[in-house]
Amino acid sequence: MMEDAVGYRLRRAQLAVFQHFNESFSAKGLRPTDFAVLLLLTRNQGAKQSEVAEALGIQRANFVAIVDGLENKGFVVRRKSEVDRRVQALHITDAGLAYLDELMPIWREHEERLLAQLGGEQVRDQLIGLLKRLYD
Amino acid sequence: MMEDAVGYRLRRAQLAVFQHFNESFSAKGLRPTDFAVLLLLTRNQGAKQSEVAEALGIQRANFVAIVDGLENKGFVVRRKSEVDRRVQALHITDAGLAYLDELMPIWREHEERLLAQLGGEQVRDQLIGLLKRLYD
DNA sequence: TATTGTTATACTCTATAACTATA
DNA sequence: TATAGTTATAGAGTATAACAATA
Repeated sequence: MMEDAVGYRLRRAQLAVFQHFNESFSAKGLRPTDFAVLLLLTRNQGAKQSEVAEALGIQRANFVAIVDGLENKGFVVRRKSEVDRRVQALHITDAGLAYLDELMPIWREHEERLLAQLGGEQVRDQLIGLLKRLYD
Repeated sequence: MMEDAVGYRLRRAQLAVFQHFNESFSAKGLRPTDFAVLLLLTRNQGAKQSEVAEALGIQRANFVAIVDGLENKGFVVRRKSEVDRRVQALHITDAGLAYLDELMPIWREHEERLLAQLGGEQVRDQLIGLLKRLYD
């Protein structure tokens, strides 16, 4: 009965994966969300703060402290948009990029481990395809 | 880059599934964990409290309040084992079983929805197989 | 009026240490 | 000494309401 529960399996798998992620990165003082923000900004320099929050499924009110933390560390800067003075455009700094470079090997190792557990890229892509059906 | 992130996809999918679960059951005042405990006890009457906790990936310290809640509602009873007076054996009550009966249609509907999203039982079993590789 | 970012706050989940009663 | 259950507590993560500045 419970063996069929998709939600239950999802929870257990997600817990295991995040636990490993945290262990890998904890020495660097990084959280999954921080990493996701930095990575996202490399591809979307100047993105709106609320856009980034929504892309990551985080409410804007809770995202403020996350950006504060990254800004205090010097990895991100807020710049008021000149078009719309309400919005904060987020930019990753050189220090942020350097930090990300330092982190990428750990990130890749993490993903390689998952790849090995799953049994290859094809299987991983298959899994991702299935997961997307659950929330797209 | 982030598109390949298994952990990220897992998180989003798990969030979406749990959100729907909560919406379905919230009117009944039930949480995913409570439901899992009741369901598990139907197959394992008299299981040790710490065994149930571990089976669900919950630390025994945090499991106490969960059992308290179910016991206060009359769905579960704790009985001290006569073999080892340290352990609490958990039993689902008749009221618990009746409550579970009431809940099963909602549960089935929830799983049917996931099944439809995924595209059938074969696909679901495939997904569960892949998820198990990540934490077994 | 509506939206962006912000603050404050509360609630849940999770993690850790220490206690008790039993073994 | 070790284990099961418990208590207390602290830290994340998440959710909601209200406010200021701006549109």
